[in-house]
Amino acid sequence: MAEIDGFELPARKSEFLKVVSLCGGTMRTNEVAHELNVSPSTATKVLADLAREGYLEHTPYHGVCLTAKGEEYSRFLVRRHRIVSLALSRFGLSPDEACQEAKNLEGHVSRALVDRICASLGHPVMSGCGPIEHDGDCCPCGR
Amino acid sequence: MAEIDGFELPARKSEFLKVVSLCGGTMRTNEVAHELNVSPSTATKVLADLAREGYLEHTPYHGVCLTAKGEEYSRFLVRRHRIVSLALSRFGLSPDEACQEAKNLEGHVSRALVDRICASLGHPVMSGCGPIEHDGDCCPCGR
DNA sequence: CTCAAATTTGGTGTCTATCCAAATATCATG
DNA sequence: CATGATATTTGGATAGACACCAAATTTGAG
Repeated sequence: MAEIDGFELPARKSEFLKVVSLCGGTMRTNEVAHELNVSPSTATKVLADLAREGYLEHTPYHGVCLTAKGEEYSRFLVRRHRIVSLALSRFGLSPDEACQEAKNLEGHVSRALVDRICASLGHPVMSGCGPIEHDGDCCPCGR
Repeated sequence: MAEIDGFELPARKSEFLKVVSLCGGTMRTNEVAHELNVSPSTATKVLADLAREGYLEHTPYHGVCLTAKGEEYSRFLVRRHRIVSLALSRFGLSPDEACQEAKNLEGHVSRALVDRICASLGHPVMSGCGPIEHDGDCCPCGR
């Protein structure tokens, strides 16, 4: 059902979804705006978009929360970030540096590449940015 | 003089410059268009842009050639591609796979990161995509 | 000199990303 | 419950990236 290839959303939009996920799955527009340093109106529009696309449920004037689709996709986004970050740390970057550089890159890393790196690293359970989740859908490359 | 940070040009525009470089530094509009699968008018516009920005010299109706600035920058672009590709091959990707995935990514990899990876790999001289150049400006991280 | 091929121009369109000002809604409190 | 401060949304705008088409122009071979 997944079929995630990693490019379903533009990089920037993905960041919005990831923030919602990392902040617990439920957020107010203003929180998102502050977290991502954009104006509230920008946040409204992007969140409304993500809702229209089925990743979030949006209750106007109250906030958003992840849908099942949004949860699944943000699990991928978080895992991608952490795998990329971990991969970069293999080249000598500190956790902070790796995390920072990963933010530039991750939006352009395919799901297939994430899986390959993940497998190559032996399906690690921890990254400098937090734990790495593995489940059937998320990491079909063999656990 | 360089001060290349890797984000001087949008990813796609960089591809045009890289193609010119890899094809010998001199090209006709149609060659570029075919190489990158865009219409001739698109190629004209992008090449004119790169000329306006000082990377190419454009003789209308005749073609483009790299300027000194364009040569320097495309040296970086080619090196970035090869370093990224080599880095990916470290995770088990074949040369072709690495090259392909590198194309998605490289436009979002900072110069600083290229240098870090390059150093971490021991300033390699060869990648699956061809030789890796090192010179003072290109790889100031210590040869 | 003429005409086909190459190139450029000018006009459009889509998508991403963002902002501001104005309108609207919510909610705590008096 | 009325109201105002705060949060949110709307509507309108801008800007950059990327790309196309049709029409005009230029080049160069014959």
